[in-house]
Amino acid sequence: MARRSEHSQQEIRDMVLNAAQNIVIEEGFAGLTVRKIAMSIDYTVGSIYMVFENMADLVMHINAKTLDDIELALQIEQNGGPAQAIEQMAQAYLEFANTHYNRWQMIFEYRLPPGSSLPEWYSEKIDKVFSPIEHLISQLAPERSAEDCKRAARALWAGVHGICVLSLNGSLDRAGVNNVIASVEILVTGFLRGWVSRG
Amino acid sequence: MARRSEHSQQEIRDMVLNAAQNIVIEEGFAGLTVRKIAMSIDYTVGSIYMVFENMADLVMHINAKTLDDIELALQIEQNGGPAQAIEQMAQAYLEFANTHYNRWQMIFEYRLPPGSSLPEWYSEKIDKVFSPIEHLISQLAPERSAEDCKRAARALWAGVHGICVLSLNGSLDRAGVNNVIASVEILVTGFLRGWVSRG
DNA sequence: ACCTGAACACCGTTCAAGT
DNA sequence: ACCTGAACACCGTTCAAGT
Repeated sequence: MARRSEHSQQEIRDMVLNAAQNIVIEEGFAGLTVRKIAMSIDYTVGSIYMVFENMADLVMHINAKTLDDIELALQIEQNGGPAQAIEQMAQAYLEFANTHYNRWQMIFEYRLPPGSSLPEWYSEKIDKVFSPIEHLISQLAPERSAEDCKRAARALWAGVHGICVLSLNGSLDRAGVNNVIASVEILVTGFLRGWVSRG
Repeated sequence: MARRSEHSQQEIRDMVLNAAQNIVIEEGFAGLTVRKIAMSIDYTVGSIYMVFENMADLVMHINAKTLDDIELALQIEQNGGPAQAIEQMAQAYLEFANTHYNRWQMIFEYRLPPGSSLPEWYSEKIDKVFSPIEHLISQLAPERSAEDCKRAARALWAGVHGICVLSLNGSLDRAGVNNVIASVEILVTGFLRGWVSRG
């Protein structure tokens, strides 16, 4: 067959990324296969390897898009104090996890092959998601060191994340999302109360 | 070939479980295949399906064993107050996650097929892991309702879990385990300080 | 009755061959 | 140069056939 460049390499890359994302949204990471992607963009399996190194490479780029979307979702307008903003961001994170469950989940589900580590550009995206929270945390306790704030922000966010993980996958509670909202609220307000109080 | 019962069905079941666990320990969930299990116990693939329904069933039983071991690892002797005990348990959980990474990870990595939900006996094991923490949490604030304590315990533990997840898989920080210990400490003491303080 | 192992319907990845 | 599609080395699961 060998059709001649109906699409540029860049176009094919975008088509692959887009098709892959849709499969993840509908069927989750487990449902993502090269053959399905190829079928849905009307190319053959080999073509995917023209524009991505392999599945791992493709997955990283799907996740990158998701991280961008998470960063956007956390950009709430601040109409209260820092504590309230953090609480709102935590709930926004939960809502993102809930409404984009499969994509969100894939970020943490995918294990990179042993020996390799996260690419630099990917780590930077993660930092970008965290930085607004660090900023707010430091506003709440200006007397603490920047490193303390960074640690606190990551500890708290990991905590929020943990609630999302255990709740949404059913390990924490059989109850619905309402309870998860309450759990996030409990953790965040509890932690922040401890954080601002004098040690 | 068809060898005649050298082992009872129960013995084969134990052998499969044991071999599977070792493969998970050494290669992680991704490295676990029926063929490898069969090879290592010197039976053929078909035999595994005599003693387990399918891979999902086998995975649940490996995880059950891990949950039992986590429950044991959290049974620390209490030589301080409840807050200190919770802190110790959190660190014990982190250490378990660190030293039995692949087994621990598999509990949360495995997604049960859509439509089905966790078996009752499995949910009970999860409850059993949580209950000592709930007990300690309620000791710290006896005036709060049992339901509040339960929620607080699960929120906090999910938080601790979140730190373990994001740290050990490298998403939180490139730093070593020392920082994770600090993060757990920050989250737990911060939360507990907020929890005992008057609302 | 216990166990085998070939068969089936899948994977990700590669690469000689076609246009 | 771009793209194909057969081939390779794997998966989980089933089940007729052997002992």
